[in-house]
Amino acid sequence: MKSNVTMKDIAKELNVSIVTVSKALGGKEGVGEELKKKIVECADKMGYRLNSLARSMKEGYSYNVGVIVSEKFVGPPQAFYPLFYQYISQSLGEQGYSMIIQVLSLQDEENLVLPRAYSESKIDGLIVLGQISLPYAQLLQSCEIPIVLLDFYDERIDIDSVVSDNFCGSYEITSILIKSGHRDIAFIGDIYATSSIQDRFLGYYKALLESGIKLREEYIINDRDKEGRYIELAFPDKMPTAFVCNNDVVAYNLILKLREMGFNVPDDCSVVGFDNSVHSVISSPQITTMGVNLEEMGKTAGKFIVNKIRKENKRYGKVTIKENIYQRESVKSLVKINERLT
Amino acid sequence: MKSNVTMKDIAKELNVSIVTVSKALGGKEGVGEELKKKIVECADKMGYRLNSLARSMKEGYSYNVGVIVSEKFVGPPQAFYPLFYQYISQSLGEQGYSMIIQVLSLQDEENLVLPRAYSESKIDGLIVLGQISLPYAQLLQSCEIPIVLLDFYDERIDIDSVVSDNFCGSYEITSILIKSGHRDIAFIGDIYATSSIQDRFLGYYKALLESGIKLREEYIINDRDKEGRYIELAFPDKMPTAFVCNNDVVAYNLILKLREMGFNVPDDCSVVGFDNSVHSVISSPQITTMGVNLEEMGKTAGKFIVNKIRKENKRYGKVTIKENIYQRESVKSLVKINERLT
DNA sequence: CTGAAAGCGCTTACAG
DNA sequence: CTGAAAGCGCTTACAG
Repeated sequence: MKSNVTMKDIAKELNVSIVTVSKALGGKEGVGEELKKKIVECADKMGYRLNSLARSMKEGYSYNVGVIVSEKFVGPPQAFYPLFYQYISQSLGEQGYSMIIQVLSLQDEENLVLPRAYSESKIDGLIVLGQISLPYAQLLQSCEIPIVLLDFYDERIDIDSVVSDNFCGSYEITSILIKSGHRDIAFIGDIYATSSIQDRFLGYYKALLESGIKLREEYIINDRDKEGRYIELAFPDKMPTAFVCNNDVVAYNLILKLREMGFNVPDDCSVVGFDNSVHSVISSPQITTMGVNLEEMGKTAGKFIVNKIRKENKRYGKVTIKENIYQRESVKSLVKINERLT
Repeated sequence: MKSNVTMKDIAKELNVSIVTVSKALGGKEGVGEELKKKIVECADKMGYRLNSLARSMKEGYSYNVGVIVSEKFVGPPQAFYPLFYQYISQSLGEQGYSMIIQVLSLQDEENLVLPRAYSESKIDGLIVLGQISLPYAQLLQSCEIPIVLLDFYDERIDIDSVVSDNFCGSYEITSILIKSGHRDIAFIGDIYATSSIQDRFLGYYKALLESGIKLREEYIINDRDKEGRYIELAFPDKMPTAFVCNNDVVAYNLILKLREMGFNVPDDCSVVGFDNSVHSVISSPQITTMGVNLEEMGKTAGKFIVNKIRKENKRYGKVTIKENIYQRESVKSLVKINERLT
């Protein structure tokens, strides 16, 4: 048992009723200014802390939001999911909510055991971070609790989700190359491999189209075999002046390869990547890249879930968040300064 | 208002008292086996969820632990702090606790504003992840709530803490080199720079001492100037066969440098690092390194805080956790296989 | 084994 | 403006 100061203690101290204390501390109508001030001061002096549990009992809301992440994402230090937590937390905090994080064990996911925070009614809403098995997602959906999926989406379930926009991001970074005067731009990646690589390819294509640059087949350079292993790149006869790589690892290796071949980056060729992973920072030169906008995504998910809690029928659907550009050193502008001015 | 199933509903359904339902569901003494089973089944069927808030009200415990981290650690993708969360969460989960994470804003840290989770009585204990300003730590200490510091320690305050053991880790990895037959082992790092580098140097020294290897001054190679910028390494005339680097970045660059100089790693020289950072993985060859044992540290902090909540006077002091070795490819054994057998 | 009563700390109508 | 009463959902003694 904690020996905490309660409203009762303050009421006794000041010879007023508990109701009045509650109103004063809660900023509600119906207390004289002077008395209110006295109560607030007294509470402060006595080290009073609100017992939000008691309030929650009355209201039926815990003012907590749960974030669950599958155990399969726990571990590898390259993982970026944990970076979301802090942004979600900040967003929730601003809205008066706290964040409860729970790792969903592989067994619980498999056996469809609901997260404890939920079964103990500790949370008013749930953010699911990253992919989760379809049956589990369906289980969650059947619970009468607002849910937002973060960085994950499945057509077979109809839950609001916040995802990154690969297509847009690729379009943007390719456009930057074009604006920098590049017209011979290759795309490196297996455009049949995953839907996100496909989207990145299509964003690249859109940027070309928009600038009237023809898509050349030999400028679509495959980087992996059917098993997903990276392969030697087959460069076209006429070297492009810029490469859009489907991720930073590929960009990193490309830069090494180009150097071997006698091409310097960015002086001879420009290179851009995706993901803003450590490879982009560790590379020399550092790689200009598009990366998931963690902050924007986390804060959006935080806002959505709180809004959903407040208005139970609120729907958002699948919301895409633009990626962030990280301008570094691997792109050279072919446009002369005086040309730019004209 | 949620329209949740409560014990009252179950009681009505089964024509028993709420007390009996509470006992049955709580696994307490004093209910007939048969009735108990019936109640549990009924609760299941009706989709009953415990309202832990109500329980907490009675008991005075929230069964939540807060984790706060200063905003100054939020952002850089190299940060490893977020990786702690999942381990802490797992540890707390096993003990029946949930984890509430809160980022402490720079303003709140500066203005000594207590974390909301605390001032709203949402948590029974607090884990502080990473360094926090001394005044703030003192403020927290003055609160009547159990606290554990994680990866941070300050002599001026007397709060239980869980930190990584640089000294031991360095001793261990150096010993491994020695066991592999190396005797000419250099240490690379500015031994006056930080206390953790100092500890790593001393661990290295201890391993030498233990094996009767003399510490040679020219084998302590400084790697940075007074402003902390990395400098050219001054290699000794007689090249060592192994290098203990004070971190992975240094090890990474050393390997490149050695290659330039015509030394191959690990065939001509072995190299080990510290931190298990991405540099150790990205390097070619990958670097054998000692790294913070995130899992062990997180779980230890989780256990400590719960124990402290349960027994209010429990003290641990400063607890060091051994680092983990990550054996990779940058060490060559000089011991022949048949020698090993003898 | 079963259950009526009291209480955890607060808030929300509703009276005065 | 001030406050007595009821209630949020549960648990803990204590009777029967």
